[in-house]
Amino acid sequence: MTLDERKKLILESIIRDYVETAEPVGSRAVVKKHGLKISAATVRNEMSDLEDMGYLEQPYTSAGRIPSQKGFRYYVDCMMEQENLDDNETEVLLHLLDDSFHEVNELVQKIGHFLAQTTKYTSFVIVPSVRLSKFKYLQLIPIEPGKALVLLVTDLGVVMHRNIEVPQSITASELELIGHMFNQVLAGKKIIEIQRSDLQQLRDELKQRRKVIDRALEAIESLLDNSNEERVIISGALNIMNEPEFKDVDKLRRILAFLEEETQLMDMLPESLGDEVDIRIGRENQAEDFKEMSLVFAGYQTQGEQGKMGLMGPVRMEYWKAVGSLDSVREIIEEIIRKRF
Amino acid sequence: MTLDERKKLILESIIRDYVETAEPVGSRAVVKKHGLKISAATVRNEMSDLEDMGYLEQPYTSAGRIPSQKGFRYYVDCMMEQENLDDNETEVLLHLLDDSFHEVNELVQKIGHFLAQTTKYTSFVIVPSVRLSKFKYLQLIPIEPGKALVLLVTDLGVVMHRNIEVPQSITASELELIGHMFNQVLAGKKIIEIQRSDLQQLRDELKQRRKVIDRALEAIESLLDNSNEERVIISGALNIMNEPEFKDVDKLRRILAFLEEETQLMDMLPESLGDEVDIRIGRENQAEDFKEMSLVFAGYQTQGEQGKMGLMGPVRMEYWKAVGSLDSVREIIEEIIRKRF
DNA sequence: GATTAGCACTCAATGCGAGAGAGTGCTAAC
DNA sequence: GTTAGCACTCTCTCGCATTGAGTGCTAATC
Repeated sequence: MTLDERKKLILESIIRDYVETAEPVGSRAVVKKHGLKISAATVRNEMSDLEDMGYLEQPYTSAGRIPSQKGFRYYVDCMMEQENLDDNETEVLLHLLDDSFHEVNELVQKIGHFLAQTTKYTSFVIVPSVRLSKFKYLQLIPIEPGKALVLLVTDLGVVMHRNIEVPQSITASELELIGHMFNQVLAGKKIIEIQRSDLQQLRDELKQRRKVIDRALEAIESLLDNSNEERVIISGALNIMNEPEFKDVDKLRRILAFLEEETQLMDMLPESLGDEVDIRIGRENQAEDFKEMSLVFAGYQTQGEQGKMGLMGPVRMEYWKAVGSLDSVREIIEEIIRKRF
Repeated sequence: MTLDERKKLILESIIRDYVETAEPVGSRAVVKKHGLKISAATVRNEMSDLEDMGYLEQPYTSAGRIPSQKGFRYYVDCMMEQENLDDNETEVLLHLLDDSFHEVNELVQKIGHFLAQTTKYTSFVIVPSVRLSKFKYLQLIPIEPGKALVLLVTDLGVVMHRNIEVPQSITASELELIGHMFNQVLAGKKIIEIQRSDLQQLRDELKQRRKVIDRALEAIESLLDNSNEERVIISGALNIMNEPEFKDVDKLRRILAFLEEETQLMDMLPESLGDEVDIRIGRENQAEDFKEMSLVFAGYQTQGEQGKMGLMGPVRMEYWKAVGSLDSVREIIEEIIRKRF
């Protein structure tokens, strides 16, 4: 269904106004705001049409109109032009990332912070799991008599470690040898591919140092389990409190509680994302507590796997800004990841 | 100033009631609740006295009384008996900590979570900086041509690491040797004592591998800088939303924003804590945004330094429970840290 | 046929006043 | 010193009238 130009203009005008003020928009306001050459009465007729079509709704008889979720959907699909980061904002982001960061996690933290700050919405960034990273390096390091450190490094430079207990009697060179054998078996495998069978093979090969091996294997298994988890970093959750639609403490609590459960957020996102920035408006979200929120999200590519990031706000959201920001940020961080890792 | 028994009884009765209901307490309610043998009129006279003394206040003429902050202070100082964790709760905590945890950070996370959950307040736990830990072990690990990992372990088992770039030509045994020399210079020193002069000494001793050394030293310096930071872990911030005094979104925002700035919280606490659980009621807190909140906090000893933990809630707080919980938890975790690290 | 001016109508929001209810403070009796 | 009784105070709630923004309809106009 396509709208004629005047209806589009009116719809856009109402959306812009409503997004800004959170108040129903009246016919006179539409005329004034855009300096239209038509009268309020004409606008009223058009608004009535738009309401019949489902793009607008009235909170109550004889109030102004507000865009329906369908109206927002039409707008973002057919009319919206995204608004990328301006030079100033880009500058800020680049400067932020210029400061030394030593891990992907730090990078992601900063990105999330930036997104939340520039858009005034709540941001999330998901660090991809290391499942698809490759095993690169393992070492058993004697720390003190009876204690050693299992150190595991992936090809993306992610370092994982865990303390284990070992017999007092074991020597540094023995530990080194054991580490060496681990390396041989596991070298170059994708983390996700490291099977229990590989670990069993090691168990068999190194019978004489059973205890150390067992402890080390336990440590590795536990590290691998952990590594399956994607990490979610949420920033600017309190921005939600600025939105008048959440001045009700109860609604607010539901949303914030929802955000605390990071898995719930992840469950709402598709497994894998394309190149487009994606939008979920209000009831399009599955989660009950999120039916009054909108979600704008995009993927970003690391070498191995896809990370995800996005912005959350009320349905009455500046989609143009959210989409543009994500698009710009994606480009910038993909560039950085390509260079640095 | 000491109160006679009957006044104490009435004050306590009002505090208990008010803490539970958040409503002003009337004279009849006091009589009923405690099945007192005196009439409401008598209680009224006593309440009037208590108000004159500053322990009670009236929201408006002819409403019931609520305890003043001074009233709470008197109560916690002179009358309160702390209420430690019961067997059930202790069980839960021990069970929670029985599950494997691999780092002090994980331990602390769980403690914070537990405190928030059992008390329904907001908890914080501060992990002491590793400044007073001793340097235990350092190794340079070749990861791939041109890249190495600087690994630093303290006596508390805290592992820090950082990637550095090294010349392509360097061999594993050279790296090992360099690491060895680092160890000799730094061995057993407290992190805080490692001076630039030590690092300079290393720089001099290892002239021929200038580049590697410089990189490694930079990495170490940056790790040490980081390690000066105390980490604050806050749990159950949303519990604040359940308190009727914060049903106003604006107040709520101020509090939550305050909590987001972790340093602000740390600034409110004394440098070092004694054995007692400490209480700050309402206006006793310096921070402007915290004048309607109370803070209950205690220190816990690790080998090296003192950690801190506490609970935050409205002035109308179950201090007996908060103090008791912290006291119990402190005992338990000090025991665990003694055993495990 | 589309547009517009005019006007009656609707409904949330605001303000006001009466009534209810909880609780006090005072007085006088015990 | 304690208590019963009672007038008084103040909040809270409800209903009702008022206000004002904004609509929908009708009839006139372009």
